[in-house]
This record gives sequence, C-alpha cells and structure tokens, in this order.
Amino acid sequence: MAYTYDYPHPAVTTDTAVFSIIEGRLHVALIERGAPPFKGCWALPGGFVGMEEDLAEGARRELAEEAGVTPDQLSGLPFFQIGAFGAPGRDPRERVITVAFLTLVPMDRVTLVASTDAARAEWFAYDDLPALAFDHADILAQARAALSRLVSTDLSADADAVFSFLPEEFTLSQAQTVFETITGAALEKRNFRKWIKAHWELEDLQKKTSGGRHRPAALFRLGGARRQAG
Amino acid sequence: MAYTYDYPHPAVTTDTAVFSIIEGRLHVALIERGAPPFKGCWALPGGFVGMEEDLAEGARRELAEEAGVTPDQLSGLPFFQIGAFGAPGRDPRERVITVAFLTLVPMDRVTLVASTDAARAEWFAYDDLPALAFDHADILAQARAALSRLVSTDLSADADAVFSFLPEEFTLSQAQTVFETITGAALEKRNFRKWIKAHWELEDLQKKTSGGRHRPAALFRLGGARRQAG
DNA sequence: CCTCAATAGTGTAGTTTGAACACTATATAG
DNA sequence: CTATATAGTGTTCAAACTACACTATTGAGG
Repeated sequence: MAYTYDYPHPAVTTDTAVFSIIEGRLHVALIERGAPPFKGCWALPGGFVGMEEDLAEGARRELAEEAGVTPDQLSGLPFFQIGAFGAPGRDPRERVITVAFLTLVPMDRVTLVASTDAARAEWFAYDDLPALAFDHADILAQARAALSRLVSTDLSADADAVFSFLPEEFTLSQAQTVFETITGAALEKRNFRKWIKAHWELEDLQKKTSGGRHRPAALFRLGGARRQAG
Repeated sequence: MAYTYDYPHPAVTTDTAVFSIIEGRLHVALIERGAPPFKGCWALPGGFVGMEEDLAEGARRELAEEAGVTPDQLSGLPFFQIGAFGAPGRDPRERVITVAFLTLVPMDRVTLVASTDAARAEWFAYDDLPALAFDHADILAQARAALSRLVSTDLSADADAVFSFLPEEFTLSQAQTVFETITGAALEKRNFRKWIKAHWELEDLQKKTSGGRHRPAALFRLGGARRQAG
C-alpha cells in the first residue's frame, strides 16, 4: 500500500523520556533497538505517530509497545511535551521530526518489558548512560532540564508532578530524596521539612513505616491542593 | 510531481507568535489568510517546513514570506520553540502537525508587509484579538504563557530575551513598561529600579532623552552578562 | 518670565523568606 | 543491653521583597 502526496512530507515520531528514582538515583527507561538504523544501540522508546491519534496518545502507545509500560501504569501520571526535534539528517532513513515527551513514574511501581522492535528494555542511571541512537542524547538532556525546571526556586505550576516519583504513601525522607535527586543538591533536613509543609498540603496518615532497623517514619499523602508558589 | 511513501505521513508546518510592545500594550503580528482554509481569517504567520531546512529556519523563512519580517530584522533576537501541536483534525485538509515558535521584536523597529498567501499583515493588541484560524488561539495562549514564564519570580535562564522588546538604548521607564506589560502587574518605581539593577548589568550611557515636555531620562544599554538568578 | 503639566529620580523601615546549625528519639539486630 | 541506623524537632542570622512620598527637570503656553 502506498501513500502519495503533492508535496514531500516528513515522517513524524514521538519519543518519551521515562524517569524514575531507583535507590536514590535518577533513572531513565531505554530500549535496545532490535532493527536498523542504530540496531543494538540504546534509545528512548518511541515510534511513528498514527494518522488518527494525538501526539501524546501515540507516545503512550509506543511506551506500551516497546517498553511494556502500559497505559494503566501511566494513568494519573504527568505527561509533558518537551518539544519537537527536527534537524535534517537526524534520522538516516528519511526526514523524521520527533516530538519528545517526559514522564515521571513512581520509584516502586514500573517494570519494563521489551517487545515490538525492542530487543531489551532497561532502567539506566541517568549519570551512567550508554551511547544513544539518533539525537536522543540531546533530547534526553532537554528532558532532564525540564525535570529540573519543575522544582526550580520558584515552583512551576506543574511542580506537583514530582510527587509522581513517590509511592502514594511516603515518608518525608523519601520526599527529600526525590527533591535532592532532581536538583542534584543536598538539602538540610529541618529546612526541607519546613519548606515542603509550607508549599504543599501533606496529609498525615497517622501511620508509621515498620521493618527498618531504626526508628519508624510517619507516612504522608499529597493532600488536595498545592498551597501556592513563592 | 508526486511523492510516495509506504506509510501515511502527516504534513508539518511551523507557526510563529511574533510579540512586540506598542504604546505600552502587548501586540502580536497576524496575517489575514488569502487562501482556504480559513480564507479571510487571521492567523499566525507560518507554513510548511522544507525537507532540507531546520524547523526554526523554516519558521523564519515563513515570517519573511508572509509578514515581511526579514531574517535581518530577526537577527540577534530570541527565537524559542513553544512546542508541537498535532491534534487530529486541527487542519481540515489533512493531518498537519505544527511546531510553534515565539519571538520578541523591539517596540520601535519592525513593520509588517503582507505577501505570499497573506492578504494583509498587521499588529493586534493581545487583549483585543480577532477570531483566529485553526487552533491558533490555543497556540497563541501557550506562547503568551511562555512569555510570562520568562520573567516569573525566579528568572529563567532566558530572561534576557525580554530586553528584545526594548530599543538598544532605553530608559528605565521603558524597561518598566516592558516588565509591567509582560507580567500584567503594576510595579513600584523605586523597587523596580533597585530590582533591575540587582539582576542585570545596565550600562549607563551618560546620555539623556530629549524632546519630551518633561524632565529628560537617562539612557541605558544591557551590559555584558546577566548578574544572576534569585 | 512665570506657571503648569508631565515624567524622572531617590531612600528607609518592616516583613518575609531562605540558610545555617546539633541534639534527642525509637526501632531492629545481634 | 548495646550498637546502629534513621526519624524528628527550633532558633538565629542574612537576604530579598514590599510599602511608601517627595523633589527635580524639561517644554509649552500664557
């Protein structure tokens, strides 16, 4: 089957940077390409946009197809567009313009499963990445920057999104790890606790962790509304 | 001449929101469409991306072609990508994905000239816009939000860009107008002067305006490096 | 030349926000 | 019972932001 146009059309793909925090380090989901170009190389999960689907929809579909991250696992999680990348020559096959997305998944919930087109799917520590296919190193760097921007000194309207790294019920220490990992800076415990309680409404679940060889920690849940920026 | 592909390909366009500040009000450059669809409707200047040109390059070419804003006039001015817009059905002809850009031009320098495909090209006050073609109202709203974000309480790395609204030599009152127009909030004069001098290095040109029926104002130029965020 | 109108220019005090800093508490393992 | 590992808690100082009112200089017009 062939598709014919009066003018040349570029191909359009999506690619998604799926971030998580594993053992206190920022990780990204990558797939090993099972087909040329860049066969055997690691890449962001993504693929061609369907003609009837929205860009974000296509990105989610590809996540399921290539990395086994189902729409179910993504439901309720933030999904941001990073931007379009369209330098001529970024794909050796033909002109391909890709629209990149960013998502944040909880530290404890998502397992990757390779499938269509992907030989493997794995989590990589962000500061220990393999060589990436296409211009994905570029895209990933911009995704990382967008992640940082979410929690830069004045909080963006989307700052709540970073709580997606946490399980539904979390301790303040876990929350601190998330903010430290994203900003890359160590935070002072007492200041952090004051600050997070000033900016978010945290519901004290009146429960404690258990099992650790140490004092149990109080569990919280992100409450109704973010308090305010500033 | 026809172009044939194994898979259907969407068309890709660019659209640019060109902002300026005219008589203390934020304005946008729009063109009146001279051809269907949406003939006679106002729209952001833009058009199809060439197969060998980068996205931003294509956007600038279209600005020249449709609105008479030459690469020359744009040189040195910021040019930011807002994002890709690709809802199926946003263009009645075929699937069209557009990549939107944002630029800021000086209050005193750019005249619009309609040409290719555009019946007219004009500046419109942002808060007095006509109905727009396609999803351009949407795109424009996101461009406006990006403009605000440039100068939100903690300054983005790109905050210098707002000086592009000013002539090379400007008074502090003009600068205040720019920041007030972007944020939509009235600023207190003494505080603003302290603040801008704390965040930017302004070179005092040791010159004064003249001709006004009032005290002359000192002229400044944006100095070398931005001081720092915070 | 005097007055008016219009914009330029300047400093201080109060409040809020962010940064630095050290010790006590409680669970488990051995 | 002891050792170890993490949880939890307040105060003080510095910096940044807010509010606030008067004098200065020019051109126009009478």
